[in-house]
Amino acid sequence: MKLAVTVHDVARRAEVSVSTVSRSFTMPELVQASTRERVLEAARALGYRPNRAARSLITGRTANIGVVVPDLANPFFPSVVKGIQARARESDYAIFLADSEEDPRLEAELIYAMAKQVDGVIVCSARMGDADLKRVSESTPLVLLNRRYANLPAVLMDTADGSRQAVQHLAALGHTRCAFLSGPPTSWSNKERRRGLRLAARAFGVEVVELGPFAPNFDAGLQAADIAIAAEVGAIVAFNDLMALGVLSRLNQRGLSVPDDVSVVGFDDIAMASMITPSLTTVAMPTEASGRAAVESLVDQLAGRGDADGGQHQRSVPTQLIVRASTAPPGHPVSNQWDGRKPLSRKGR
Amino acid sequence: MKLAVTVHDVARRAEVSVSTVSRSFTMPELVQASTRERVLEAARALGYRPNRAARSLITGRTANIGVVVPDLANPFFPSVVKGIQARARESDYAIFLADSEEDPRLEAELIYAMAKQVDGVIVCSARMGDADLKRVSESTPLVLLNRRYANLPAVLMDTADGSRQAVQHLAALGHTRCAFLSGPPTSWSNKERRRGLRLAARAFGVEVVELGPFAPNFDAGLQAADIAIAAEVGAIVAFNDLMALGVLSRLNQRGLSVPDDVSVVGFDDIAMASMITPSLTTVAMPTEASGRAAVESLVDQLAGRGDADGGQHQRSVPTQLIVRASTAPPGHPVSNQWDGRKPLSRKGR
DNA sequence: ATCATTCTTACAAACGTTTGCAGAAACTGT
DNA sequence: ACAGTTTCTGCAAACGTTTGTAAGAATGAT
Repeated sequence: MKLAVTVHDVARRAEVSVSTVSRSFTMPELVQASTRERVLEAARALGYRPNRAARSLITGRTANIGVVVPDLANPFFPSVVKGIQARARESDYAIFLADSEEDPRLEAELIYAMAKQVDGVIVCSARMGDADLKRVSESTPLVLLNRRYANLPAVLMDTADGSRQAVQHLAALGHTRCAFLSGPPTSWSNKERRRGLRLAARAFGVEVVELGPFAPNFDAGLQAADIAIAAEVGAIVAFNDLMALGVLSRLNQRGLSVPDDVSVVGFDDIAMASMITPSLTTVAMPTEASGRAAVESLVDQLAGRGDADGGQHQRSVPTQLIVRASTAPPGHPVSNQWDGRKPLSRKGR
Repeated sequence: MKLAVTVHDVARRAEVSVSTVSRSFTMPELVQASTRERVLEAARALGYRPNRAARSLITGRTANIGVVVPDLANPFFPSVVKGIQARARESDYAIFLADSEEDPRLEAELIYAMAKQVDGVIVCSARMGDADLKRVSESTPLVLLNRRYANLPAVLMDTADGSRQAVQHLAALGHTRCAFLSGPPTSWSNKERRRGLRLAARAFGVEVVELGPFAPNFDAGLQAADIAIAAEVGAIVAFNDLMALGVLSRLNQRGLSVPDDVSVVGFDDIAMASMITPSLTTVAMPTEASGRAAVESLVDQLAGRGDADGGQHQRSVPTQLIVRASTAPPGHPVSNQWDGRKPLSRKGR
């Protein structure tokens, strides 16, 4: 089926040595234009594709990068992976993907298994402990995404600033008391979001009550909504959009109007956020951009450029609040100017 | 950083030859228990991991499988990939992932680029033409997912039967006239869904009007809803859930009640389908199962078992209608028994 | 004790590349 | 015409495995 056409076949047809064929591809400027032409022609005619296994055996480079994600079913990660894969292809890297199924042990195991066939691996929202992380990082070049450890290269979404934007937005609308529905306690993102929230709360004179922790999904949002309402807040900031969607659903079910009775803000800006009614105000995470940044960081590291820039291994990439229809000034009276901004709203009654 | 510990190092430490080390791993029964023990001990002490590039160079097998998807951002595909990756790992395969960005040319190119470092590739919803497909299939073992070509191995979701279930469901509710919002004309899934719909329409005495084609997304659903209403149908079957969500949104916006005024059915059963209000009746596609099936098909093919079973290369995997709150008997009068089935519905007025 | 048989292990040749080294050819300036 | 450069190409040795062949040791049958 797959008839292996090797460098030797090409060499024979072009009547040159194998080294010339090899060089025609990897160091074209070293071989005379006319012969190079002849070689390339022969290669094309034969359908030659270099065997990367053989190449990597001698060069030590594989031109592959590994990617580990906790759960592909979480819409956040495919988006990151998409960014990674696009940027990787630009630098002629292919990507190896592994799903750790949220299992910290499996996570480390997968990285070890990959190690030999990749030049480095990007670990998204690493769940494993610091000890494992340290060990793994000693055997393979790593880039962390949304996780910080020692001074391992990392790209970190500036989610704390996203919190600031959310609070500032709510404060500007006139809110003075809001709830934060906390996510998984071990999550770096959750810590950052909470930290940012506290800082901003003080700065803008908003009182924040922290509830939870909750699981970062729709059902937890249903549960959390009641608790938030009982806390008598005018606005709810959920750990992520899935939770926020749950909150929206439950509030609606209880006959409370969003944003008239209570404002809701999420994190992530998943596709659904703009499709739901009312559309969700949320902090957009730069998923694709971060994926790209992670690849760049890894490529730099592999090229030895990592240490050049004074140990500046951790890049922060900005987040942005997307204001939609789920936030408004507090209190029942609905000003007309707000009606105009939620044309899809069902709250006409 | 990555200190290469080779089979030679292990051999030296265990005081045996390299071949014995190799065989201790690949054909353990051929080496005496005592020496094997010594070898494994040495390997563990040194942290030896076989270099797969070197191995594949000689064996011709890579233990990798390639996966090509049109668009990772479409929630359908991560789910398939998850199934693939889980099943692949069970058979000690790692997966290579590539996103073709819906570009048929890039699709073929990616497969060629992968070819040398994988044993075979799974192409999901292939967008490329038959000619390219033929050419590619001659250079690499392929398994198609939701695409049929000649007698290439394929796993096909029985989406036509899903259509049948949807129509039968609507007929049982008393519907006699419904719309199908068609998806991309070149899509195999679209053809199948339409085919199944026509068949079932005749069998169950339901009149189906076909509208479209539309893009398979939310915005197209907004657009399509009005057209369907103008066609005076009592039920709408959308090409996929995203479109159905758009339909729901637009109907709501126009003051029409779902399911009281019109019933809506989607395809795919994306996570959102059960979170929205009213929750969406939809035909669940066996995404993970299909991913697994594709891997099995590929593994069989690679083991040479492919031809044994009489050319039965194309497996069909069943779909299932999930009845939720977006379908009900036609007409305005709402029977009480239906109120009970949509507790989350906002339609209390 | 001898021979045939089975076990166990080592040697060395592959696999398809890349690359250091050196030789050949073509220029250059005198 | 000659030595000194530069440009181009080929030879052969790696890279880390697997595996066919064969040699030595141990076993069993005669």
